Amino acid sequence: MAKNIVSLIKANSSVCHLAQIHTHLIRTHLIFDVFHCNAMLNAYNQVSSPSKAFSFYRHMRSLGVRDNSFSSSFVLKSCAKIPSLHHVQQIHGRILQGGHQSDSLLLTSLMDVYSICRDLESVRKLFDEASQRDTVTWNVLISSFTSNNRTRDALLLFDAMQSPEYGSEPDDVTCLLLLQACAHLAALDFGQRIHQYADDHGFGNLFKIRNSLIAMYSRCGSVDKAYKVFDEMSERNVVTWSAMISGLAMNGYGREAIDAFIEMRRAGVIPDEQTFTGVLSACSHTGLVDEGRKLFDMMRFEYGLLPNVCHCGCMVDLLGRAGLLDEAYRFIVNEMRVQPDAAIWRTLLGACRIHRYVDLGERVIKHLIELKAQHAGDYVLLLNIYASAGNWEAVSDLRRLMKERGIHTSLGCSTVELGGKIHEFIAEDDSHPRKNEIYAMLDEIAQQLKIAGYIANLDSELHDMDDSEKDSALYYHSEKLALAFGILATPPGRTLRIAKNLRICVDCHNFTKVLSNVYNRMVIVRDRNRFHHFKGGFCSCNDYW
DNA sequence: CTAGGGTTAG
Repeated sequence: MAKNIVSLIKANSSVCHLAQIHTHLIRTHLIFDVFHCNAMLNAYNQVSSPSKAFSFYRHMRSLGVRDNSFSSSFVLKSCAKIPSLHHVQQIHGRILQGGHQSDSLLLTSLMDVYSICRDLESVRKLFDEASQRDTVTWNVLISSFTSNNRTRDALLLFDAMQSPEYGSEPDDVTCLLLLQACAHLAALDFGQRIHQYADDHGFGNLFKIRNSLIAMYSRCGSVDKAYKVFDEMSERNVVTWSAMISGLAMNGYGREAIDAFIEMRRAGVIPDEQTFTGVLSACSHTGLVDEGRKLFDMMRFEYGLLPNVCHCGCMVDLLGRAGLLDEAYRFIVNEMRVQPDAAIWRTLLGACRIHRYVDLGERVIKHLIELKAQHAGDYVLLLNIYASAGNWEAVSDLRRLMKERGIHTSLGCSTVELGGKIHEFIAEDDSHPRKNEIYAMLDEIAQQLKIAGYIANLDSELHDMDDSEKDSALYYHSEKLALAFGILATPPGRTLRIAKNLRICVDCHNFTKVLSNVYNRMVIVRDRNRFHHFKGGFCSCNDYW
């Protein structure tokens, strides 16, 4: 009899039936049998009702059912879907009470769920106190760092885990996680190290590693290396092609990205949503309006894919950047089947900045405020629009408003990688051990650039200060510090790679253009949006003027 | 007594 009910639970795929079974279990007192309870927990997870799983767990606990490690394992799974630190702590407590603290699989699940709840301290504590740590334990720790904005620390773990003290071997998953971290930091040297490691250990040819390498090299601004990886592959799946297409697109090779898309179809690989995100963004960065429109239709009518917010964002960017701002606005209001999110409005705001559309910019900000999603960066864009239109009154009004509402712009932060070590610069930062040299170098560079015709663009400094203060504040933008350090610490002619958390400002953009000429350096800056390849006084992007 | 678990490509 009891066996039948378990198979009934397993066979059921609806929350409604499970609720009936729940009632039945109570009536028949079978609910006091942990085996039945665990089957229920598992079933709720499988019909993706994590909250039902958790309330069932609470119910069985309140009845005093003796749960076991299976129960914890099942209910942890549901916690991963609806993160709640409070719930996780309760389960953690039960695991300890039940004496399962040396079940390493249970502990790694627990670490993962703490990480999802953004409680890294607990993750770390569990890790440190674990009786044994295998590669997976390390991977979970690394993953908890990479998914919680601690990418730099994640990279450090690659060496730590291999140290004689621990002696864990990184595996393919470790490499994947670290490649993503490198992509995030634009850490090319470190990425190459991981590449080498993967090749040496026999998993360099896995699809997931190769595909991840393409993305990493692209996001480090090295399309040629990404292409080499791509080219050497004898088989390519949709992820491979999409990674290559996006890589080309984000580095300014829009035409090549579209060609790759055509070649992909010829090779018989079916594009999916993300492929279209890549190829549409290629169109928008390159200003290929007609191609973009055609591809948008192809996606819907030939492949039956529903446009998501990313696709629509690309279309808005495409139209907006091309100066068709009213059409872009109509597209959002009339044609989008999905609810426009903040990113969509923000894209349009960016186009308003490029084309100096003050009125539309103000309307867009209202939409953002409606969504309660206005970031500091949005106000900065609007400030930029006012400033470029010479409306200083509006600039100071908006600045006052920002002050009143307590909107703080986040600090600019740039990173440079040197010999596998990540150097971080924050605006007006003086924490770097070589700060004196760096500031002296920055002085020298500024003098050289002024001779070559660089003039500080004071409009870029949007804080409330007088011109001479502006001059020096601009001076200490994080990317300039990173540039000075790069010039200082690398041999002449070496390409400089910088990753920045915010959008590069017009002044830094000019500064870098002139610098690339005067110092004869390639400079590759990845900002929040895309890459800028500076060479001989020019930049590959057409967003700044 | 039965049952199951950790990280993971664009």
